[in-house]
Amino acid sequence: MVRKTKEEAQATRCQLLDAAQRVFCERGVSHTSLHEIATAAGLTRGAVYWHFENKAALLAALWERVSLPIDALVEELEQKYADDPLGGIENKMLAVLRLISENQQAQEITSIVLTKCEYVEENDAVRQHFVDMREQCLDEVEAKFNAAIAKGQIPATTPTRTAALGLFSIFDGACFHWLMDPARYPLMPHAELLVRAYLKGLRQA
Amino acid sequence: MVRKTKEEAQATRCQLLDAAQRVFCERGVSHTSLHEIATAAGLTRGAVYWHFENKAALLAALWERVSLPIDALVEELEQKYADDPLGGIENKMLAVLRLISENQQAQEITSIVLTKCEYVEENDAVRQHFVDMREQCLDEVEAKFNAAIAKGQIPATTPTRTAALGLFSIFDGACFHWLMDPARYPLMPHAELLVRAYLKGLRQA
DNA sequence: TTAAACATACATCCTTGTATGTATGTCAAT
DNA sequence: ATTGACATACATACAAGGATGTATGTTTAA
Repeated sequence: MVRKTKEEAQATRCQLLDAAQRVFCERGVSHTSLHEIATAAGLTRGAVYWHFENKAALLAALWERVSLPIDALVEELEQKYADDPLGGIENKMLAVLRLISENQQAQEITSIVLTKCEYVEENDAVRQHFVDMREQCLDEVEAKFNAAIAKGQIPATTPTRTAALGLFSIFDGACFHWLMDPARYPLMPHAELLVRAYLKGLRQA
Repeated sequence: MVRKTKEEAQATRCQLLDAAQRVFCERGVSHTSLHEIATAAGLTRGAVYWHFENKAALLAALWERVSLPIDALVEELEQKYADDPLGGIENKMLAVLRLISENQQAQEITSIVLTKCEYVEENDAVRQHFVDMREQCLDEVEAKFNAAIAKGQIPATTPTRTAALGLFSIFDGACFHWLMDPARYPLMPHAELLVRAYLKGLRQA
């Protein structure tokens, strides 16, 4: 059983990613060997090394895989709230948070990135990806805040860059704090209060 | 050079903790061997195993070491703001954040706990300590919020438990997001806006 | 036939835990 | 005040188990 067709090869690559995601989430990134991932996928380390350079590359691939659905989700919401920048920000944030709280795939990735991964030199690619993605979103959110100023939704003196940074801090914090003990409380009602209170506070800054 | 006096033994224990903190912060918890820690402290693994059961216990000891100064800082601020619960909450939060942004010791520990440690079974003691500590603080902050309701600072309908949880999420998020790329922006002005906007938002909930 | 898509085998390097060695502080007994 | 005995505070040595990367098979699609 070797030399599959290209589609089959892509399927095994996907299997490897799925297995890696499960095992990373259970045992942590640096505690899981490539052997564990391979056997969890019903394969051997040869398959892993064929599709990925090493563990760090595998982790990076995992991260990229989840970016697309989230971008799509955000893009979909972009259409509504065209004339309500602040409402758009709020609903996009809550939509992504809701996705994380409901979709296991999204939840596992978030869990890995926030609580099962050490950001050291070896994983710098993932850290960079994290920072860059945030940076890109940051520009969009900042533009939204500027639009909100233009619409009179928030004071003109609002430091929009800092306000946008704060929103992402809230996002990461809500997820991190929840993931440290998910059984203790549900994410969503808590995150909703958080985001709404923050945005409401910005209106009177 | 063996069999030091008790004070000297405590000093070497402290050296080991210092070294562990440095190396954990640089290379991540699970990527650092006990050998690295020992040599960084100018000792051998024998010393490490004498003072600590294993790496996880060493990490837990690191965490406990930082709890005391923070408790003291918070306790000191408790005296002021006796009749201004909301102001007390705000200033305590900002004081701890300021400590983290200025004090290297505090910053390193925070960095380790938030971005250089994988929360898997092996490190469950640290995770538990994190959750318990938050839980304890949570009770205090919740009581403050209740006091704030009594003083009319926030609406009586405010879900104080959730509001307190949100504050800790903000705290963790501000630190985490900053530590993912500390060079990009300074923690404090950003965190100040965050905390103040959130609390201001709570006043009109 | 060639090269893709893996599996298998091999060598190397670490790391951990423990076991043992060893020198010295501590303390009771004289 | 000495002197032993014992425990302390480490250093050193040892055994075992992985984990990684690479090299080499092996089968089959193209």
